[in-house]
Amino acid sequence: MAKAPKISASGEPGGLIVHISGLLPSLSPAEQRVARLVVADPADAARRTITDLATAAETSEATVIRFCRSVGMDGYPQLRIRLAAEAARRIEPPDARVVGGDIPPGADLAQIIATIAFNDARAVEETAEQLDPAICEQVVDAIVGAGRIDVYGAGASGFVASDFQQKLHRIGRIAFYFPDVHTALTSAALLGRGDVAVGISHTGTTSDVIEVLEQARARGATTVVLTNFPRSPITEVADHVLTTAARETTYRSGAMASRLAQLTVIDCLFVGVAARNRPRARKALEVTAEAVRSRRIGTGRRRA
Amino acid sequence: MAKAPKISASGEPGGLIVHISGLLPSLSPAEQRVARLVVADPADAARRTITDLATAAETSEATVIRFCRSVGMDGYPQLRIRLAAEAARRIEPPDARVVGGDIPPGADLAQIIATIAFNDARAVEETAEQLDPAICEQVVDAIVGAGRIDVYGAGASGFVASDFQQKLHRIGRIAFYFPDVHTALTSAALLGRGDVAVGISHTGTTSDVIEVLEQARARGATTVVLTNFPRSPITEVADHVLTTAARETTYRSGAMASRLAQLTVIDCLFVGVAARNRPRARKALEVTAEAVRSRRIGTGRRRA
DNA sequence: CAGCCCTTTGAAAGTAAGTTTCATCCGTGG
DNA sequence: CCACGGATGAAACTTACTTTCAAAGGGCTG
Repeated sequence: MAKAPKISASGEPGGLIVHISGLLPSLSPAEQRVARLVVADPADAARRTITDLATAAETSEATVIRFCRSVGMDGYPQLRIRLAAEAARRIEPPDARVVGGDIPPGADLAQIIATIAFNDARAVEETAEQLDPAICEQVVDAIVGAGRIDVYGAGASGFVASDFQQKLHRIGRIAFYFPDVHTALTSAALLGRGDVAVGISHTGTTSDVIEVLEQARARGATTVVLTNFPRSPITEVADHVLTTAARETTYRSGAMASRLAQLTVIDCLFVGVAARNRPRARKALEVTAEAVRSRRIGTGRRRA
Repeated sequence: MAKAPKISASGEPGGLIVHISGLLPSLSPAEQRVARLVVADPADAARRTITDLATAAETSEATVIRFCRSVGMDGYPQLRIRLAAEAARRIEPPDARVVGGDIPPGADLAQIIATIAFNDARAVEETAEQLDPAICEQVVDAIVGAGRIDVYGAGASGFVASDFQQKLHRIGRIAFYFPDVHTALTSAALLGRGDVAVGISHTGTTSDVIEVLEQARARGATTVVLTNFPRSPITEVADHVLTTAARETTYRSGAMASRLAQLTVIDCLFVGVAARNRPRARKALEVTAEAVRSRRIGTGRRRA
């Protein structure tokens, strides 16, 4: 393997575990088995010797080493150290809660609520931790300087895309969102240098969004991608890649935690953009808020 | 050395570092040199190999091993792991987080990210804490038993409403969402006993949503409200009131944390409903996921 | 559909790290 | 002055980690 992309070589700002789970789908089967063991119990993995871990993952030591390299470590000892550090930092999970796991069949509503909230909150926190401010800055720069911003997303990510469009619009940026691929493609074809195209896809494999970004990029627009998987196909058409850190579980196919994580990133970008021109953005927000005031009853004052 | 003191063999409750500095005077000179290095910079020591550390302490590997045993470790790798964990624990976040407050004008992106994530995560957690499982249960009952579910929401809450509709739809419930008041009113007029109308409004003052719920209620439908303010006007037309716990701040007029809180509640309801008929819901989710598979490229694995 | 190429994988060889053994050194007390 | 015992490092040894390589599988192309 001559290429060894080594995503985020030096430091994953936030969590190594988070980083690994993001990379998980891009790993080979045998490496995935190792990754799952590591993610499931980092502290335990740190205690094991490489041979031990290899056996537990039903593979060879060589594969474990390959796994280490795949996630950006130099070798096994380094991984061990990092895992130990990581495990120590995180507060041991309140055991009642199913961390990143599925919701048990017999769960009552209170348990469901606790589990969901826990995972949602985690997704938000971990996403923020691993978010690279430098990349955000670049994206903010691009958006601030853009003549026009197109936001693309399908399915659940479509809501997020739409939300971002609306936010940008509210602070006076020219932004569009298209629920329909054809219209989106048409729009992308009209983008040019200096414009920005933002593509949102949790899995990073949504061909519609990829195609549209491809088109946008071909026209000279700056492309920004928001995905959970740093090595997914969509990142190939991206100038800037922002990642979320949600670990969806079986029942959560409805993409629950991922939306929240995506929204958090969107919020950061939004505030970043707004902060660049504070008075104007604030004014715009006030004006737009005023515009919907007539649609509110009770003049805003809360009733006793 | 037949005796091998092995102080506190199994576990030093508090800090390993503290433990070592306590033992320091009782160690032999060469071991003391090692100990001093370790105490001075545990993280650095954890990174070194035994040979490296021995050299740095101007002694031999054998002495380092002796030192490990003296402080109760089995060997050097174990010491390394423990040191890494220890070091990680003591470096705690600087916490320049602005709790619930506005984002300071001069804030850099890293601060912005930390602040937003913190507030978002809090909103999610606090919402879950104050969410009443009993009321959720009633709402779930109503939805499970409903012939039809209408979800209403305007502006930012509209996204959430739409998201809920889509989720319910995906597990085979008959649900609708209308971006437009007129259509919504029409639909509400067609609801009847046993049907459910869900209204989402952060402020609880959105007259459009209130009117629609009023209409729905008049027709005999069960009305559910999701708002941040338990005494806002909208609650007057509600059979069941669910509340979020988001504290929006000035700049966050774009309704940032509130959306996340709302989504969390929606997720809870969704899972609650899905859990009532697990096999069918799971099947439905699988089928719908399959339906969009053709729109995904790659099998998720690695890049081209 | 055969053949090629690329990827993945584990066995085995090779290297480095960690551990044990043992001889030496040095200070102490008889 | 010699015997003794702890402290120490060199070297032998063991285990852990890393690299290499060949085989097997899978998919793409002609």
